Amino acid sequence: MTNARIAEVLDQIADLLEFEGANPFRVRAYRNAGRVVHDLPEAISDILASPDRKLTDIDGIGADLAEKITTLVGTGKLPFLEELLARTPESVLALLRIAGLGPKKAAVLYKELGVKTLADLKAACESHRVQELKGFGAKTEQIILAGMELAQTAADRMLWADADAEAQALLAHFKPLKAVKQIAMAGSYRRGRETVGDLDILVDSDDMPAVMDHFAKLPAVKTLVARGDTKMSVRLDSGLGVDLRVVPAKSFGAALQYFTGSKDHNVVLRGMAKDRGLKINEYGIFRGEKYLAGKTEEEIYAALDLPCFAPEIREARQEFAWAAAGELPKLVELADIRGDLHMHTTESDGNNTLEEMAAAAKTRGLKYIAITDHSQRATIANGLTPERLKKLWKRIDKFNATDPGILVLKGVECDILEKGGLDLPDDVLAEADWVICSVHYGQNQTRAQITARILEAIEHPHVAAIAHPTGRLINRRKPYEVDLEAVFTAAAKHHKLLELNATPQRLDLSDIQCAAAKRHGVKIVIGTDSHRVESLAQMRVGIIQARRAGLTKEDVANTRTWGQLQKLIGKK
DNA sequence: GCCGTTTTCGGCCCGACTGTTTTCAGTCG
Repeated sequence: MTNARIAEVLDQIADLLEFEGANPFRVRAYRNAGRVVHDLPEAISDILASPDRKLTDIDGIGADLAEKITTLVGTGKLPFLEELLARTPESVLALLRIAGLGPKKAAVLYKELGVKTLADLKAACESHRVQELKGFGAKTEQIILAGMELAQTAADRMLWADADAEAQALLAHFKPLKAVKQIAMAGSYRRGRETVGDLDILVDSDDMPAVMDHFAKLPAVKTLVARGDTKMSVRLDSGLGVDLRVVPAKSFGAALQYFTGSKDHNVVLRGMAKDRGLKINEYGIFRGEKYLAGKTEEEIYAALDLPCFAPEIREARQEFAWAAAGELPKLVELADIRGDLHMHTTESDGNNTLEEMAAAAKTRGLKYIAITDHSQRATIANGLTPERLKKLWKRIDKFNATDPGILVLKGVECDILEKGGLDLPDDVLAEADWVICSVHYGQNQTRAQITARILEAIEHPHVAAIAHPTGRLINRRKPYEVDLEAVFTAAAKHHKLLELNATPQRLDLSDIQCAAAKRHGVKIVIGTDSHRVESLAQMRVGIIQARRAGLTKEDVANTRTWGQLQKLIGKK
């Protein structure tokens, strides 16, 4: 059983307990354990199989949860969960997903009106039976109906790149306003999560009404959800929710820290403050009533003798342990990247020529790029035969001879065939500077079959990196099944790289998987899989992912010069 | 349900906003 599945069960128990009105701290314990298991760098089943390891050594897992997890993994079932489900039908959990409806109100609806499903709920609201209930009113009924409609129309969380476009537009809207002294985006957008639920804007201003009025004038605002003295919430046409908070200068850093989160990171931080007799809230850090600091995030962290963590790692995973040990990694930055090693041109399915791609890369300050058009098997992408490929490589040689100020590498994205083996003969691959290979066909084979194909490619002497090692698309269909631990082990042994391709919809490796690669000693190469010049900007998305995984410049291969990179892949 | 170098019991982050209320509970982040 995978960690993800175990985490799912723990989360479901938390939902059910919450619905039953259980002790909120007990609910939190289950939720916290679910998160810890999900983020754990190694498989729970491996720990259970090891005689000298204990689940209770994991932070957040005590005797009770260790026993439940052992039962779950051992038998595939959990009696406790079955008991809960016997009391509360699973369908009522859908009620908790409606904005404005929490566990208390949902439980009343279930008990008093027998509401078990979303359809029941809609009927109850429309027949006005809901407003009869104690603690409910006509307005509540409206809010529930609106929340149901929103749940239907609003898509899942927005992809980071799409949220980024909205965020930049919002910042531009506020730019001309004189009342704004400082402005920043916070929340999961700032932490660089793959998907963003809503946007949080923070403004430093003495004129709160002016800022709020200006916000309301934004054309993209569809509905005003709430407006108070310091906080305003709206929903945009795109379905994205935006929260605006206005704070004075002395609280700006405290508020930025607070609203950047994550929630779990803040819980740890506040606990540490409490141990020292301090209190942190969004207005600052206090001893009793006395304000100590809050103008900048650095001040807040410094008051607890902590470094100002990069937003990307504020997830209550490793960051506090790193800080305590003085081993906070210096995270990789966009400026560290010297080359983009995954790129397509008009020769296969790209939209720009190699000359255009090279010019765009040079403008971005890159020192080298690899043109990695598809190989012949990828017929749908106009993949190249050995003959066409050799012709393209000759063109690249000629281009480099013109001294263009950037080195273009002769590369290829070679398909890993369904039956195993590579799509191009060895003598052709031997002529390439840079060979990446990937699975495009036979993605619904078994986990063992796909893993075997990838492992064979890793062992191939001319292969430098595996692209799309998991087939992972964000918010879309499932990735293909692959034994990633086996892939990491083989890649480390043969000094091969794994590619983290970054597009708005694709991040081949999650941050957790990147961190696991690092533990295995596997280097990551970040690529953009660019099919047009504009796509080169996607490198920023890949960098954020690498940072969330705690990767440094040394963990990322294309921060090196081409000469250093050749040594790394054994070409020199 | 977890946790502990003042604790094995009694804590567990903290505040804003709304609706239904007459002082607060529920929800959200």
